[in-house]
Amino acid sequence: MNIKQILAKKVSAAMLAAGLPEGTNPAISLSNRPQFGDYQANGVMGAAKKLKTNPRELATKVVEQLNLDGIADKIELAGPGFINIHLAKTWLASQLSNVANDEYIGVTQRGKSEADKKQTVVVDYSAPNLAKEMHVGHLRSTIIGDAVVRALEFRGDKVIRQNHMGDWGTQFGMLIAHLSDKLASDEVAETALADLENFYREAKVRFDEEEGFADRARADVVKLQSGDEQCAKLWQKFIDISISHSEEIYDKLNVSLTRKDIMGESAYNDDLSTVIDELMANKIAVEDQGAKVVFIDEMANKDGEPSVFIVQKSGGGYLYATTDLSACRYRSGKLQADRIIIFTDARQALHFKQVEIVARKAGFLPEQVVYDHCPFGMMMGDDGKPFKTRTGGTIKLAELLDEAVTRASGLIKEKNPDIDEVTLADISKKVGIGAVKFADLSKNRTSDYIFNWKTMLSFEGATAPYLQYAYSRIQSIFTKAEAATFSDNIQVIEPQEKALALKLLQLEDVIDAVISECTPNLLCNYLYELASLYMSFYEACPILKEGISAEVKESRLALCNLIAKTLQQGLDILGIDVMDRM
RNA sequence: GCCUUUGUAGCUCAGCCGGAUAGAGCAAGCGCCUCCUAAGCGCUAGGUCGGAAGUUCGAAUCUUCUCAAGGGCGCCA
Repeated sequence: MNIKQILAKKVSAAMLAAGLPEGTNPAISLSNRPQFGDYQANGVMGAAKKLKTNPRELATKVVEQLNLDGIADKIELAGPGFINIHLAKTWLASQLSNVANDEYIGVTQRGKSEADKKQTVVVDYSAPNLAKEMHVGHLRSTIIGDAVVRALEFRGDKVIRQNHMGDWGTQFGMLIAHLSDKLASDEVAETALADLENFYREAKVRFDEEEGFADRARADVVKLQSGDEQCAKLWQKFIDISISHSEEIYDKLNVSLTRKDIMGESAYNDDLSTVIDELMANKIAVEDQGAKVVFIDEMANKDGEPSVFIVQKSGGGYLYATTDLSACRYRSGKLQADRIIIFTDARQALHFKQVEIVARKAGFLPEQVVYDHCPFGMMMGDDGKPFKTRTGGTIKLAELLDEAVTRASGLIKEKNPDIDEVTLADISKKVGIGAVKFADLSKNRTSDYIFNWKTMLSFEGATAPYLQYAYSRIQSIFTKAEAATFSDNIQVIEPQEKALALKLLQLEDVIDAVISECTPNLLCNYLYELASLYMSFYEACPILKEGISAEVKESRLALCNLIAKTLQQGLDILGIDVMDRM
């Protein structure tokens, strides 16, 4: 169910009948003013420009050919060639009833038609560095990626999650050397690694200052990478504990990543030499200053100097470039991906551009496989400079989440003094975590953003609690309505009802935009607007009050039910829970 | 130096593959709880869309230049 597509089809047909060339974009969009109808088709003006004809006359012809019987009750021609479409309330009502009875609330499942095939999509997201604890900077990749993943699944695609964890860098030599000493002095690994941040700091201090430690650390990396059993055991221990730290965060965040989605850097280790061999054999990589590099002419600067991409260090070591090339091959080959999506911060944009070019040249990434690097902005402090705490550190993600839950708890207690502890804890978690996630997800992916406790933990205005509150209000009505029956026969009468009808029928359109652009903020905006329209409806259109006819009451209850379903489903895609009471 | 991202209301941000009078939230001001949860609703105020030129019937959106900030650019990831 996609109004835009339905109208586009109709207008396209009319354009063709009016003599316009095939494939002319009808340019359907939402009208930005009520007097311009619900939707407008702006494509005629662009077409007229190309054909060098009068847009107004052309639009008249198109309108003459346009058949929207039963769908629209008014089609107007305005301005230089706008076609304004006023949808019929009866049509909206019948569409709503269809959607209300649909398991996927009107979102077409992929695979229903040849033009809308089910795809295998590999999504690489979160990817924390296991040497350290997750901090607020890891929030974005994790929750944006997860939202896109769930949107893809809801639409019916096959999604393969890939948590490309940083488990194989040089710093692991230092960490296992330090861990080895701790264990030698009878400390238990779990205790030693309870605070990863401290552990890392201790190891770093020893690496920088302690005689001989740095050499041991370097030796351990070599031993580890050449398969030394003792080092591998220590490494495994470290990784296991560090992963469980991440899992705790995923659990708190309501993120769908599990252990089976982990495909860390180390997993590609055995393939790296093959990658280099192939690049060399195909003369894609060459030796330069002792290292193996690819000169990328496609990315040359103005002076014709190619961009340089190092795939193997002069000492023979591999880099993340090598790993990412190997990952390309694994994902398109073994996982049979139609599309690969990678969420990392914007600093890696150049790197992934290079990876794609080289991988395509080397045949690791067939032409038909889509490769989308989705960058997101940096987190800034209040001063607009890269974010640091007063002490120059980072804020742990766990700390932020706990703070959010605590604050939510305080507010809920204030509003519901008699609430029991179990319910309080449950609601606090849902509200607090939801607020943090929504604050981040509702922002445009690409721009940098200012980290601010206040906006991050706000429960007023365009926030998750607002949406959750809308949902709770609906549930409260159902509780009050008790056994009240409602059919799925929804009437669209009041302007608030019409606005809601239009919004509810736009879900598929929004989901598709989220999927194609990897921008969950569009879904956030949509859900906020839906909730906001509901709040207005709630004020203007009574349901259970005196004097409301059974017919109207049942219709409104059905509308409420559909809104609740949509809110719940939409929030579920964002990984935000709803509750009946708050 | 080269490449790249960003600049919209006091603050945080939408809108950006051209469309009609640039939208929210917060903060400010004014109203609304005998009435389905006031974490709410209604209203007011707030803008040379960083600046300049260009393309166009039409520009926040496209192009060029420019200013400011962030990021990246041969052996970290």
